[in-house]
Amino acid sequence: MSRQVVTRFAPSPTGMLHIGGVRTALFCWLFARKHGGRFILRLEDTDLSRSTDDNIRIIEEGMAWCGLDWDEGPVVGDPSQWKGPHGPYRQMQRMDLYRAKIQELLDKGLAYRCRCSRETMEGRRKTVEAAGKVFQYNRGVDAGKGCASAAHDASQPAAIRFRMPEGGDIVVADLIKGETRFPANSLDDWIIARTGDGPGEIGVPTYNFCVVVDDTDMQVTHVIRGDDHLNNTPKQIPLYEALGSDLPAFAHVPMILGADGAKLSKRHGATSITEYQAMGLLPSAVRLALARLSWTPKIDGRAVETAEEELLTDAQMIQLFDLEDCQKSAARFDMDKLQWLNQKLIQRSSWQELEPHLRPFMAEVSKGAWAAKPDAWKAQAIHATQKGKSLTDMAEALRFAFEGPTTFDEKAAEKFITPTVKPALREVRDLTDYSHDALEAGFNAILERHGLKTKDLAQALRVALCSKPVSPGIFDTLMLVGRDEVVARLDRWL
RNA sequence: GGUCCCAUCGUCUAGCGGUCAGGACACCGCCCUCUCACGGCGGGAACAGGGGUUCAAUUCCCCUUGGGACUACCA
Repeated sequence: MSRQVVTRFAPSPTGMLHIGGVRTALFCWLFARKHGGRFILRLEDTDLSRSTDDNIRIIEEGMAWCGLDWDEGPVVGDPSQWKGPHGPYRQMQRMDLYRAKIQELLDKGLAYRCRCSRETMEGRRKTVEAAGKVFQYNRGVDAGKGCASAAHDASQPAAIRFRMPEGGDIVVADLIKGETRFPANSLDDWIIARTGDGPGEIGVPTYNFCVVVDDTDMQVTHVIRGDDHLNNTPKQIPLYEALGSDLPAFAHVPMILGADGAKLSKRHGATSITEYQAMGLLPSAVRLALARLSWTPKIDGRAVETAEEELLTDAQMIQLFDLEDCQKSAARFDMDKLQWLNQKLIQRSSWQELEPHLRPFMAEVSKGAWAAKPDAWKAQAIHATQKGKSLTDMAEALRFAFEGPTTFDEKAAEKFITPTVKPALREVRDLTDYSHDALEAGFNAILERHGLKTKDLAQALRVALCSKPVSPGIFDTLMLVGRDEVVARLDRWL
């Protein structure tokens, strides 16, 4: 009986939730959901200068917006609370555990105190480099210079180093990258705890140590993380062994690059998840786009082929997700594809599904008037604009329903509101039945009477009602503006 | 410098020795059309280079080149 699958996402709360982080979290989430396991959110907040409660909230809200719910982790908005049996889930609150583990290693002789000062280290480093070698603490040219063999009592403040194996290879059996071997001699005894405040005291433990202790303590079975951590893994593996813990499975997912192939950064535009939210993208589209970077879903062993198959629902993604179908190489972020997915997902959503997402954008465009509109009206408004690429496009396309024209597209007005159509416009003004069918019938009758084409009257109406010759279908436009307002707006021209 | 990872159309990718190298997005053209869109149809577009192995390499091995990560008392 194998253990229940447990994955975790462990970001540092340093200011924003990066899109690359979201993708890693998404893979962890998909994997856990697929295997009926648990997904943990853990905050690596040992960088005191940058970790704030605000930054933690940004992560929690970003994750929540993306629909990446965690089974264990912090409780949103309350630093003293958490859910799950292995808390707390903020590293700064887990210091006692770390110190206990370090003491254990110290007692077993698997770690030792290091009192080498920055100055002596620098000196030794220079000697080694002058000899054309790579500086490795207490290894190679530096062998015997470190504290490992010295009498390391606790009479002075000291950092703690982990005793790494020498000789042979450390192999990482990675679920994505395959088997990778690192010569043990290319590594050295690394610091697991910074210099303590006083003699015998254990300082703040370092990242590579905390992850291992936490993953072990939280019973994480699958460590799915960015491949920038692949090189950290051979340092961590001997630590698992020293701690007497089973090794989790590792899966290092490739990075996400900007469109130019460089590491995704601010200059590529949006890197923070909140920016995607602000762009009017559906969280489901963001999830799909991110998942499809470096992952090719296979249906019965065959990669998805048609556009139809590309549009996976969450349920399908969860069912199909497999680390074996993940790419080893980094992928460039494709904004066009995201927007296409967004458009398709908008098209196939019901108005009820769309409305909550559209609401914040409409609140702004309608200056608060949206909320008060009846459902039937909202449904029509959404249907009329559901071809848009984004929620912001939809909101923008509906602006005419809330705001009468203040300025007009002069050229369009001149072109479409001609003396020959004005009499027809007058008759449109006089229409009273604003049901779709009645409008269509009345409209056609007017066209016939005046010998006009649909285009002539529709475009004239668009300019008169919306100030520009672009709007949803003409009957939708009339209905959404409403009879009273149509009359008012037309009167300016008649 | 050392260790490690990566490499098919512009982009995301399929391919796991023999394929006309397939698809999606983007792009271009045509059609549809009350505007903008949507939609439909069609088109151009790739195996980084060099050596091996093999009857046969996009596919396996090596080198080069080009990206990238780690190499901190950051995470």
